[in-house]
Amino acid sequence: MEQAIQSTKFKNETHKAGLNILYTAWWLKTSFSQALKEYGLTHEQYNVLRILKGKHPEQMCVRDIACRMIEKSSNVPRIVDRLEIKKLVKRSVSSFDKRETMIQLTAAGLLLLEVTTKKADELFDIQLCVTDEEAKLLNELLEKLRQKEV
Amino acid sequence: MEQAIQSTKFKNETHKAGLNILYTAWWLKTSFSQALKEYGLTHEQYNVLRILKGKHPEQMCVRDIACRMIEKSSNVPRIVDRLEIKKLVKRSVSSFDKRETMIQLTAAGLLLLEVTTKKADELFDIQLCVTDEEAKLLNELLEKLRQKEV
DNA sequence: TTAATTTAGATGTATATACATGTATTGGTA
DNA sequence: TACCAATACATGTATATACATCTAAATTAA
Repeated sequence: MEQAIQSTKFKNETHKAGLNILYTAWWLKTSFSQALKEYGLTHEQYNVLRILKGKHPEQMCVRDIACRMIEKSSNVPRIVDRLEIKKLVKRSVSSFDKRETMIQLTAAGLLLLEVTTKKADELFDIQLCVTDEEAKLLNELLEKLRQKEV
Repeated sequence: MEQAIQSTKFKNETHKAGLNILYTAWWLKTSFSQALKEYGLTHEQYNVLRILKGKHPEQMCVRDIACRMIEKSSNVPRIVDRLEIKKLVKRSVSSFDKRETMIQLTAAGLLLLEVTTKKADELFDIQLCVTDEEAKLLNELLEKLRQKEV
């Protein structure tokens, strides 16, 4: 990381860990986006599809999708716009509550997701060079680090 | 994290770690941006100022700034545009190589950076709840995780 | 039942990200 | 020297992020 951001002096190890997390996330997101590119999907579009898959063939409202996104400030209606243009999802007004827009995967969306999920999972397995045990420790450390979460 | 993204089942610990890193980075970036907001700076604008500080009072060319950014795909000329409008940096053509644009902190930029750096460092110290030892371990794990870096 | 408040999501704006292209300058090569 | 490739950066485009505002529908209160 020192090499990546051309910096060797950090205030302390915690400060360095903060930058390291930001850098690692960027690195991971970049490889991920790269892998999805040949399918014409962005990282965020993939995430929405993946979330929809969790309930498929049931529909989900925009709000439910949003609260499952990793980046909470994602603008889900706009991401859905793009998926709808590509016929990967279908919008409909909820009959239960007319304010809600229900989103459902199309057959094309489901198919594309299956292929890309395989690719994405492979990427995670190949790219992330930690053992199961180390990953567990990493998860614990990250949870502890974020304990002041609001 | 499971609560944050409403998901409890992951393919394996490594997969979970990947999402955990992405989520933690988002969380960190958000608190960071929040803290900078009252100074009218974005996260990225702050980063450029901080990088310039490292060489101050010397100037730096756009390329040198870019390769020190955490997010390598940052569009530095555009970020500099915004800093220049706010009179926090000054652009000039390099006399050494007329293709290069040299960037230098102004007195206002230096002052603002000093105040915001204090805030940012405080945030890191308060927000990141790990000991020095844990941070060290976290750094090692992240470096290992990224060993397939290109 | 009407009015006020809340909620869902669409839409607008500024900035950033990711990447492609354009322009000027430089350095290498015939 | 003249030409060509490479480099530095500016600029254009599509999408995303972060946040504000708007509209319609539902809920609550008067």
